[in-house]
Amino acid sequence: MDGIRSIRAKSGTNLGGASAHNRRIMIDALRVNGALSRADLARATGLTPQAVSNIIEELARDGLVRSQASVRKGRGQPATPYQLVPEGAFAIGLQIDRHVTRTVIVNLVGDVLVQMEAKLPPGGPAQGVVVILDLIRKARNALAAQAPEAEKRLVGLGVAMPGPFGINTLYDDPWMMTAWQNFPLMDRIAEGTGLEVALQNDAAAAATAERLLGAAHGLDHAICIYFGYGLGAGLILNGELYGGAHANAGEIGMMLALVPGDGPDVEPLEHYASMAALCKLLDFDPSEPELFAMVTDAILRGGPKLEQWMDSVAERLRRTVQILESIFDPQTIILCGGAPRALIDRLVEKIEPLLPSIAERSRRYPEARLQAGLADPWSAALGAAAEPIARTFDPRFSAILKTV
Amino acid sequence: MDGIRSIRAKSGTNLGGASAHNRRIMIDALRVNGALSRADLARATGLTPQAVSNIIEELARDGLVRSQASVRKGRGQPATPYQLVPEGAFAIGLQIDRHVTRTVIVNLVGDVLVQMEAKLPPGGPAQGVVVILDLIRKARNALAAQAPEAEKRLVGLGVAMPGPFGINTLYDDPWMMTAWQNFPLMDRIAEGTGLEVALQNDAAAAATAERLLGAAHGLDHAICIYFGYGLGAGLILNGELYGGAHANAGEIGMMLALVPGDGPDVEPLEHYASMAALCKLLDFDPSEPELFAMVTDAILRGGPKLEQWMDSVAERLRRTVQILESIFDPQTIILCGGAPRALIDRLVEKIEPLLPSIAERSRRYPEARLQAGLADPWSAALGAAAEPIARTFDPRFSAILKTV
DNA sequence: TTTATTAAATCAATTCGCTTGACTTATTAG
DNA sequence: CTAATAAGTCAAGCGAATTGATTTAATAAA
Repeated sequence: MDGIRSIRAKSGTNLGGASAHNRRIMIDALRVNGALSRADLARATGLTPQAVSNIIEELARDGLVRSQASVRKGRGQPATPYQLVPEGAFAIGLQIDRHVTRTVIVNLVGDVLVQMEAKLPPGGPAQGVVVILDLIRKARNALAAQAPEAEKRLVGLGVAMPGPFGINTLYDDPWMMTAWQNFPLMDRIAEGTGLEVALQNDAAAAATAERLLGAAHGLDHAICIYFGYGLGAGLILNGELYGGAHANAGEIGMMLALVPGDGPDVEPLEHYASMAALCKLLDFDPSEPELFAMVTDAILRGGPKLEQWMDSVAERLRRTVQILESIFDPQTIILCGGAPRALIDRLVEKIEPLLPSIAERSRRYPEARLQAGLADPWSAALGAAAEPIARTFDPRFSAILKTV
Repeated sequence: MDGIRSIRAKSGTNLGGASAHNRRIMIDALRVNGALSRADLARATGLTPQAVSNIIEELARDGLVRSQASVRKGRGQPATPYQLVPEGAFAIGLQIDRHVTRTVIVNLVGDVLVQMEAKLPPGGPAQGVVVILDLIRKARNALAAQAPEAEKRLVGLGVAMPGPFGINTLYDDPWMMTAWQNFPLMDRIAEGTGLEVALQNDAAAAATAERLLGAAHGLDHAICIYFGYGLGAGLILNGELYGGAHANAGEIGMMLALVPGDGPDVEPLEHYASMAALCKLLDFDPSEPELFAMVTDAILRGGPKLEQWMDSVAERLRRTVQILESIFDPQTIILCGGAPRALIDRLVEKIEPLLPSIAERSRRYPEARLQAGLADPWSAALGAAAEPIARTFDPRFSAILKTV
């Protein structure tokens, strides 16, 4: 009695897979480089001009690319550049945070068309999902008013939520949104919207946003530290977001990493370095709608308590950066956040000078070792919206393979 | 004056790329699952039985797979299982360490056929390369004596060396092999052997070995901590070795990670946790041929000095494991090494119990959070030999794409 | 002005590995 | 002995990229 011996194997592929990949790299090339002619695309991708011609024609038929006026550049027939059509696709992003939910709708090139938020009722997910579905409905109506054709071109809905997912609780609420994680939220949203739904933690979503239209645009190896209510990192490795074995990779907020002076009872990193920690310090209510303005204000005012906190956070992040550089050898590290611009910028300033690491090379990229990224309350929602776009149009190994 | 604007794009693919991928997944499936019938392979890979049949036939013609006796398993025509042919391919591995160079030759399934070492002269790479080429020549002769056909089936030569590569020196020799890294070693070896040569750091090589035939066999997400003369990690992410932007990913020995009691002047991790550190402690000469036996002996004898060192190393590694788990969310972490078995096993024992992390989940894999891997002086050389095999036969994204 | 050169882009035929659907073979259950 | 089930093959078809020749449109050189 052998039982069902499950065979582990990777998936095969065929002409269809190859073709799908080639469509994706065209779109990717146009996104990264701006408008390109068919000849440019052929040279850059290694495909024949004829193959590129066919693919571009098909993409144009599908309304994803369009030609610009032809340009003369020396001898030879002038080239006709093609660009992405912003209205070629749309996606909805949804951020679910502890006290608030936000939704944005973006188009293929990442322009934000709709942006709405709602307070989450304290009753937990059962009541929360009603608010969420209502918010999405309103956002879709607003989209329809701007672009009647857009509804047909919605490629999906991305959800960003604080992680980690599906693990034993390490410590208690309000740090973890345990009740939300045990609720069949994705099913309910998929059912309520009729869209394909995918879940990410908010750091991963922010990294997706940085890659689509931020500081990581066109980079293949970047680490995005997301400083929000909690602390996480989005890992862009080989041009793709890395999720780990259970989609919890990048949970650096859970690291028990020390700075000089810490004892064995050190708490997880995000207990020191996060908006939650700052709110506790300043005695601000995290659900306060004007929180960002209040924090910005406090930073501009300064004061020893805040400066001291920022110094200590900078010290922790400086060591975190050194650890991440040693482990990943990335092109750059980006500090972004669901946090006020002023805070992120001050922290980047204070983290410098960085500790010595393998990132210290004589011929560095144009990219600095550490830079500031997107920083506003909407960045996780924006990243959530970027996810369906990336999933549908970005070149990925898994997109080539057959679905077994 | 536009100059040469370089266009960044991913590479396209075609039928040939798809076909190459399908060959690779067949080999991978046979390696991971043992012998499989064509029907099994078709189900597991999602390809049609006819496609599998054609591919298997071709692989058999190439001498990479062979059929076994058919087996009856219930109703229906009995299945004919296919297995990898060990003599289908061979590869050479070369480890260059501070005081010694080692070479091994393995076959397609990782059996070690030849194993030789030589002392490196103190004069540096110019003299070293002569010794190295001589050693490789002897090894190939030994291989020819065992298997006359093998020479034709050599797929490449992998080199493992302590990293990091091509960065500003953080601290001085003998930790870094600066002189070696500035020498055109790969070119000289390629020229001297007529083989394709690839370079990895020794931690990456060890991880390749663990994946091919060790504790990471068949796993897609594993971190191998390599405890050798230095300290590094090999990162297996999505079933592939991750190298980072400049092939220096995994240099955890460079981490400035603290344990309770450390001050701001903490040294890189490998100054505490490495064979080099142990040799310093015990006043052993690292170039001593009997080093492993001496260390094993010392461990069996015990003594407060050694126990204290092991405790402190275990404490550092315990925290490193927690950091790696938080960052990667892997299936398992493997402690392996160019170090005596006894040392690795004692360290794994002493590292337990692990610190709380996101790896603490109720339904864990069969795999433990931390386990011991290969541990002998040959593991880096073995991994170096596994690299050409993996590069030639493992499914990888880049293997599908055209070379631009 | 004319002609040669260069480059973009297309046309038409070909290629090649996977798919499709019908068929053969070998075994067990009833 | 027959029906059911599964492995595996045969032969034709398909589809996206390739190949090689051709067209178009510009500049450089004569």
